[in-house]
Amino acid sequence: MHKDLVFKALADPTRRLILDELCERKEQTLYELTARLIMRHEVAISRQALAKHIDVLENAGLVSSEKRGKYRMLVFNDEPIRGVTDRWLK
Amino acid sequence: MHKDLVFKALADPTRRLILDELCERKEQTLYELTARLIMRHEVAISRQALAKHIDVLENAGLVSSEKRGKYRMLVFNDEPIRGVTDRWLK
DNA sequence: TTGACATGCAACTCTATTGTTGCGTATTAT
DNA sequence: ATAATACGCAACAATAGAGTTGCATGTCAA
Repeated sequence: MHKDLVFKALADPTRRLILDELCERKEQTLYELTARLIMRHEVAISRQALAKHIDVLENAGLVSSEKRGKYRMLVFNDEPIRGVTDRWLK
Repeated sequence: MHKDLVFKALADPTRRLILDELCERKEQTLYELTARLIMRHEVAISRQALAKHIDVLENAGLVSSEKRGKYRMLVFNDEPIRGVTDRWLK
């Protein structure tokens, strides 16, 4: 769980929106997420692009996914974020 | 003080090292900083590349610089970092 | 004033990142 | 079985990011 991946994952605004959305509704499929991002946050993006972002978030440990039938359920995990900035705060 | 700039600034490992160094010794010139990064952290980088990183950090509000004669004094500022991850932590 | 020093600026690579398109695969409902 | 659904994979284009090199500018000491 390298911090480098966490910081890189957080660097993109779309990925932060994804975290916002998954933080609010813990479990969503990729399709749900895509729809909600477009509707609620006016993000113009393809499902494939979203899938790439999910991969980045998953590599960083911020999202875990589980295959259920034809759906891919996405779950948010806040653990990697906890205390990442502590080194600079006394 | 857009959060986007803060996250982008933190995305690079060299910039995080710069913050580590400036967090420890609050005031340094660009030359000092370059020397210390090379010596203590084994960062192989040119002064010009460092200057670019400093610009990024300064745009994010994480570093402020003041020109004193021929030196550019660098000062770390932790304010933009405080609470950036709160939105995802309940 | 002259030279050394610290920094600024601009052009140029090189690579990573982001996004798209097109097609393929697996699952589910009819 | 077949069609619709949800997703995976690979190739490609466009852009941004990081780093280098070379030269210019401003400051200070001798």
